[in-house]
Amino acid sequence: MLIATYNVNGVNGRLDVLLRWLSLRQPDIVCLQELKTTDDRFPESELESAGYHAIWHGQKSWNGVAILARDTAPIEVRRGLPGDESDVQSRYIEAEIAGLTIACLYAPNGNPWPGPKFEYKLAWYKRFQAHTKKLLAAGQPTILAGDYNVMPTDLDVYKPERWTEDALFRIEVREAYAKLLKQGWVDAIRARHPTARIYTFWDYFRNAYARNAGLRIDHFLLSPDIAPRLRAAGVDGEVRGWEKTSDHAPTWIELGPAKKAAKPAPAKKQRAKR
DNA sequence: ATGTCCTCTCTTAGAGGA
Repeated sequence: MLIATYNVNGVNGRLDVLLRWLSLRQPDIVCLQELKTTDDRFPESELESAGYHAIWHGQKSWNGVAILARDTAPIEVRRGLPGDESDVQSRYIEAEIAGLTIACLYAPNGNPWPGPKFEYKLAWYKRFQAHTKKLLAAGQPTILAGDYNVMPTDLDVYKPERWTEDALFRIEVREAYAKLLKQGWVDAIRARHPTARIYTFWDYFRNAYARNAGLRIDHFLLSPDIAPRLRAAGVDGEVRGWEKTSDHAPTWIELGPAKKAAKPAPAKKQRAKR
């Protein structure tokens, strides 16, 4: 099963790129961020024609998240990150698909540091941690996919020393991410590629993509029960080189089938497939 | 400071955000 996350930077402005990549890769589940559209302008019919059912949480001009699933409809279980009724930013949506809980998130950018936007980012991460703790306690196989707006370590930045005062690399935010790992979540890309320089984002400025001056800020966190199913993980970096493309590249994981019960009773007849 | 590209509006240029 191929699961992807992709910050599209405007789902309508990038629709051609998105559809081209979907038809090329045929992912089973896709988490989208930065829709930059209201709910009524989400390109539902175009995605349906491409074979994808969707749920989405839009917002005028900014933010916005969606979950797509091929040949099956995502069952929405939550929209909006809990913990602050006054927060109107569309940065979180959660669904059940094929026995998995899929959370699609778009963490705040937080720049400039210091300032209210940075404080909002830290508060958002606190709420996120509280929710992910509950998700772990629920015991369902769960994937947290999206744009975390944090480079977890020096290995995830082309030039770490230049980013120490940036909200994407401030120590407080790296610690917030580390706390998620401490809860038990597994960083899928790092699990498969412990020492490789892997980027998911290249700035539009300064010819960043051609210079490979990138950042790894789009992540998959897996609940511990799913981690053993991880077969592969990577980034479709070439998409960043396409015309009219997002500043992020699609990032993906491949999961093997769910394990059956550990010890099947030998004498018993096998049950019919569900 | 700058670079680029999205979206929206007090709209065809400039502002805000990333």
